[in-house]
Amino acid sequence: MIKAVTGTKDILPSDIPKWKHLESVVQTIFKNFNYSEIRTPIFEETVLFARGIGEETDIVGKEMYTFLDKGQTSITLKPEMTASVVRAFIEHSLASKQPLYKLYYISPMFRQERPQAGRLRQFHQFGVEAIGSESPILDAEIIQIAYDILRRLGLKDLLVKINSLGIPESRENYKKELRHFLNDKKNKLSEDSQKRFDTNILRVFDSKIETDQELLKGAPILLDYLDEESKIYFNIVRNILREADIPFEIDTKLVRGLDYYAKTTFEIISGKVGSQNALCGGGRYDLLAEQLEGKPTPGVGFAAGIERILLACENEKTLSLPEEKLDFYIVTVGENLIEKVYNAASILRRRNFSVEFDYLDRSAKAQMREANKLNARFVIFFGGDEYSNGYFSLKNMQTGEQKQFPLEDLKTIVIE
RNA sequence: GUGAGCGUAGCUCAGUUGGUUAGAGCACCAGGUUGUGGCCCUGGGGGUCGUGGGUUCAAAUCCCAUCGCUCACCCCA
Repeated sequence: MIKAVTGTKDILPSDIPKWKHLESVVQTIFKNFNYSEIRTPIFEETVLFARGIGEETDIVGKEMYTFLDKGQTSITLKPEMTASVVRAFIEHSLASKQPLYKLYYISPMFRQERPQAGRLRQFHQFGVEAIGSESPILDAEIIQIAYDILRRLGLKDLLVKINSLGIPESRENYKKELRHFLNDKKNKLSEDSQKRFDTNILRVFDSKIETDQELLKGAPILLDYLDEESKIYFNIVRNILREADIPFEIDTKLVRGLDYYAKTTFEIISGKVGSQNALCGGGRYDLLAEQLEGKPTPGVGFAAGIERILLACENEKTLSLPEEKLDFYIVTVGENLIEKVYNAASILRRRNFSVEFDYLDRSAKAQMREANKLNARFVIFFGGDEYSNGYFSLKNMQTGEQKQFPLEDLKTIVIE
């Protein structure tokens, strides 16, 4: 049997209602905050991600779906959206059309990792990118958007974590201090952490190994090394969040894995999913546009994992979706009236009613069972008797009441 | 890339120390009402027990390999 590729999932008809519900909540809130949708291609030239996300990151280093096309160009299925959006922003000179763009997207992403709970190779994200302003209000705003969406989906077991990485200069100072602090303990660190000591020392904090965390006790704290401007900036973000009633926790170890972040970073985690507990994450990336050879343009954004959010919703049992209803089910039996039934259905369908009937030549009882399963509000009986006498029977499935009407009434009938 | 666990009907699972035609519930189809649902009853279809090899008189059951899935590490949405 040919199966879906490892780490990919079919979204079956029975899954669709919850996806539609999530999408509708997401779109409502983006509209409330006046964000406009952007759609970019599913693949890009590999260099975009290599330069935008950073050569040293795991995503670029070992997780991308990369291949050569027939023109020998290296192509990569997008592993995230920020680089693509900024690329489109630069390519179409959007900055010259209006100074600030508030954009959102919903799109599949691809990363070649080992699948586990909450982690797929093709997964879906929604997210925003606000490009063109360095106001801390936007940092707070996007955190609120993410938080509000999750709350509106009914999630409660949430933790908002925020941090500030400062500007590159202050971060460099801090790294120097941290390196100094860890230097004589270096050979006691785990192998991974020793590697990080050299490549990206901040990420030593991410280690889950106890001995590493022991060694980190008493380490200098990033927030203490922020430059004055970044400190004030971070204070404003926190104040706005407090006024918006968004509970948060400062996590000085929250260093996101993508190279382009500066100043604010944040993450919202759920206690109801597996170990992949980040439902969304993001931050400010004021230097990214330059890295992609655009004019210096500040930006801030987040991405949220749809499959993880739906998993959290299922585990918190937050989704009570309205049942799909069908307006009419037409039951026929005996005489071969299928074409007449089809015509009757057409009349109603063109009047915008949802209508179904039996294509499988099943018994009247089976048809009624089907009507019931489909939550039909009304059943139309249309058999030999009715047809030869020019009428149909209409049964209200809720009350069980049944009446007869002339066939002509199909063109005018109104329900409820 | 590393580690652990699990593969029996479409789905969730049972299958005793290896023993003869492999079961249940749900779902599906039909009948119980010669044209009428939800409950109930009866019957039916559907499985080379993941695959390949081995041990044995005999393997779903024991051994090996392989593939797949799941979870965790890593990393992240």
